[in-house]
Amino acid sequence: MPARTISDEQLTQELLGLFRAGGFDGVSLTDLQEATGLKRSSLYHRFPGGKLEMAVSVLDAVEGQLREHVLSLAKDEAPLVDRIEAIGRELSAFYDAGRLACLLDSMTLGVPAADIAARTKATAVALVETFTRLSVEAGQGQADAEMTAVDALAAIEGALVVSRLMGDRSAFKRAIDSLPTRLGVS
Amino acid sequence: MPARTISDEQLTQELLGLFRAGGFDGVSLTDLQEATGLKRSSLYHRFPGGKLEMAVSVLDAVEGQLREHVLSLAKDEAPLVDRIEAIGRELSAFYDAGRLACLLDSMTLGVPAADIAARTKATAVALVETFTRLSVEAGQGQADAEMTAVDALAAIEGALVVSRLMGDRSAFKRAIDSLPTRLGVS
DNA sequence: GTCTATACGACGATAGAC
DNA sequence: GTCTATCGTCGTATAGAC
Repeated sequence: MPARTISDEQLTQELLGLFRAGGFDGVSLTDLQEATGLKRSSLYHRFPGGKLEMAVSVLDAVEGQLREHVLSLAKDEAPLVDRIEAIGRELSAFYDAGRLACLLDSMTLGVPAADIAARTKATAVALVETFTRLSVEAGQGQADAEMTAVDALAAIEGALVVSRLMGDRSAFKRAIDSLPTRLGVS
Repeated sequence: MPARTISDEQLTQELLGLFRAGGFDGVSLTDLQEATGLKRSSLYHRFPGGKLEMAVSVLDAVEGQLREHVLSLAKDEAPLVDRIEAIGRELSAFYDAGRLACLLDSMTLGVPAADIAARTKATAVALVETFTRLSVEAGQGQADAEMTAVDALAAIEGALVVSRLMGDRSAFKRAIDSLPTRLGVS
C-alpha cells in the first residue's frame, strides 16, 4: 500500500479552508486539487462520493474538533468564568480572530444538500446546548438560558459577517469578550 | 420600441430573490432565466455586462430601497423610539421576519469581484452610520455609538444566519425588538 | 495511491433572425 | 426587445495505466 502524500488530517484542513471561504458552490474541484496537491482522480479515490462527500467530511471533522477542543472545556473543573473565557479563546483561534468565515454560514447558502443541512444544524445545536448549560450553571432559568445561548451564537456569526463586510475585526473581539456576560456571569 | 415583458423593478426583485438566497456563484443564468421568464440573450440585452452587472444592479437597487424606505425614517419628526421601531419593522419586512437571507452575507462569500465588495461595504456602512446617528441622538458618545451600531448590525446578520441554520425565527425577532435598547434608548 | 486522459453536461456569453 | 441557436470553457465525474 503506497504511502499517502497528504494525511487525512491535512487534507481535511485544506478542504475546510476552501469551503469555509467560498461555500459549496463557490469551490471547484480545480480549486481543491490546487490546494491539496492531489489530482481530481486522487481526490475521488479518497472521497468516492465526490465533492459532496468532501463537504460532509469537512463538516464532520469540524464538529468533532469543536466537541473535542472547545465544547469539552465546558466540563472542566475550573471556575465558570474561566471555562467560558477558555472557550472564547478557542473560538477566536478557530476563526483567526474574525478573519475566517464560518463554515456553517457559507455551507448553508442556496439549497444545501440534505446531508449538509443536517450536519450544519447539528453543529449549531451542539454549540447552543453547551452555551445553554453554561448559562444555566450561571444561574439563569432554562428558557432564558436557551435564548441567551442562541443570541450568543448569533452575535459571533454576525460579527464574522460584519468583519468580512467592513474589514473591522473589533466586533468579533467584542462578541467573544462579552461571552461570559451574555451567558449570565455577572 | 417593443414593450418590455417584465419591468425593471420586477426584474430586479426576481434577481434579488435568487442572489440573496444563493450568492453569486450559487445562481446560474439558467436559474435567472427561469425566475424572470426571460431568455439568456434577453437578460444580456438588459444587462450587457452579464451576471456581474445583474448582481451589481441588484446591490445598487437594494441600497437605494434601503436609503429611501428604511434609513430615511431616522430623520422623521417622530420621537426617537418610534423612529427606531419603525426602522425595525421595515427591516423585519425586508427579511420576511428572518426567513430571507441577507444579500450582504451571501454576496461576499468567496473572492467577490471588486464592484461587489465595494457596494456591499457601502451598504453596510450606510446602515452603521444611521444606527450611529440614532445612538448619538439617544445620548451615547460618538465612540460608544459607533460600537453599538456595528453590534446592532451584527446582531441582525447573526440572527439571520442562525435562523437559516436552526429554523428558529425567534432570534431574529429579538434582534429587531432589542434595537432601541441596543442603540441606547432607555 | 496517484497519475494522464477523457467523457459529457452545464456554465457564461454571443450572433443573428424576427 | 425577445427569441433560437451556438460557441468555447469549465464543471463534475470516470477509466485505466503505473
